[in-house]
Amino acid sequence: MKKRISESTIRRLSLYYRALSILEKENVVTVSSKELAKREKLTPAQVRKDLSFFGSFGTRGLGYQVSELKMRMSHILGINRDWRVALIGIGNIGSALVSYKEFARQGFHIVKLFDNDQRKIGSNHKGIIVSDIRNLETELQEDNIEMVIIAVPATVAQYIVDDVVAAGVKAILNFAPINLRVPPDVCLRNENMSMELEYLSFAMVNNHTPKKVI
Amino acid sequence: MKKRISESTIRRLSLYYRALSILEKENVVTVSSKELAKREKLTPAQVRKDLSFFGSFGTRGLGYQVSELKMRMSHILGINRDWRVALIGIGNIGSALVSYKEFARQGFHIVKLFDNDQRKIGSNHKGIIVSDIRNLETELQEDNIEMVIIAVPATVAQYIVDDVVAAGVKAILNFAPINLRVPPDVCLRNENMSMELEYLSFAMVNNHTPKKVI
DNA sequence: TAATTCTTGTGAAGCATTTCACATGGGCGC
DNA sequence: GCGCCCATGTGAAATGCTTCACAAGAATTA
Repeated sequence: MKKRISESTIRRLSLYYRALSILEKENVVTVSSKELAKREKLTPAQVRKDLSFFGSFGTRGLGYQVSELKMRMSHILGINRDWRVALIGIGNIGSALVSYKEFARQGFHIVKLFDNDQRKIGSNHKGIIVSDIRNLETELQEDNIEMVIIAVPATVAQYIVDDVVAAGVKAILNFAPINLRVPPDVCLRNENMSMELEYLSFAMVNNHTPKKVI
Repeated sequence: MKKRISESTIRRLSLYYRALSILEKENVVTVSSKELAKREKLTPAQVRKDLSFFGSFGTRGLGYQVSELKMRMSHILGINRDWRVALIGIGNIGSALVSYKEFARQGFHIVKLFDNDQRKIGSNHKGIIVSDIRNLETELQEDNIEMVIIAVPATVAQYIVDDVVAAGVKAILNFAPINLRVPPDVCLRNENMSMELEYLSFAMVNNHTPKKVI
């Protein structure tokens, strides 16, 4: 029974959750797969198939209850709770992410900051004191950090990630443009912003329009 | 003959380019598909297949010339030249992107900034004066902007993007967490950072490890 | 209550992408 | 110069994902 859920499906769950949040704000009570699909540039069949991996949440002839489906999605995605996140590297990107309200809104709370720069250590960012990277492993464990965002230069990212893994963290979001090695039980995601610009560049030069835009 | 290139292939081209840049710095002259694959957690067959869509760049029994293949990749990706980019929205994310050196390093030059906040208009960010968003359409055209990065709140993103499209821009990178409507000839990519955290969250809750980590 | 309408949930079909496996051919050592 | 070795390039097979199409079931109307 335990079917492997594809990466695409998981990413679309985020889209459904987002669309449902908007529908809820608009006081819409019920939504069909057709409307949900339209809101995120997908097909109705795709929506229904995705949801069917996790159960039957709709009512035939009627559609889905917005608030109920949103709740279900949040459970499936694991965002019906708060996550304790540490951010490593308080440079351009790091500073922006500390202030990025969207994360906290989804339950991802950055509660710990690290840097190696003496001028930054001890300083206050949005109420959080920057810790010394040398204490990374112990402080991650003491503060029960469950996720880490890496926003350090590519040259040092592997050393940092090794420490993070040693501390027992199993979920890492990496902004450094480099391929990091982690053990198979650690989930690593990469946010490669240049890659998206390169995609645009490719599209312009080759007259290419992407099929899906997730 | 003109086969449709898949999104995944294009994204992997970015990875190849990145790996080749590193190999070049390491003064490596020749690389096999096996080594290239290892460096980006792919399979040798995948590497060869991807490259084969664009031509035969290797030598049997030997592999690929690093510098030559890098040059070929840059041509295919369209990053063998400079791109004029405008950034709209000088908030947290926007400010970080202005200073993000990786973009310029790949030839993506942010040469224009826009905001609607009177306190920001006229101010100087990394040598660029922030323009009034009300002049968006004319200034995009006057300055021959080819790509736009949108870093404004989700609530206003659609209005902004409509103006950007009206100005004739065909490539847009969107950081606002909302699904934007654009005409079919405009290439839109979304950078949804919460989505990646939600993926991690899903993985943690469901004991799921992604197959590929692009 | 029966008929009608509407939308879900889902096997099966249709596509797309990835992996396999091997012929091909260039380099290098002898 | 010959033969061996090695890695490419590529059809074909295997796998995975998306779309189709329709039975089933719930609400609504007459």
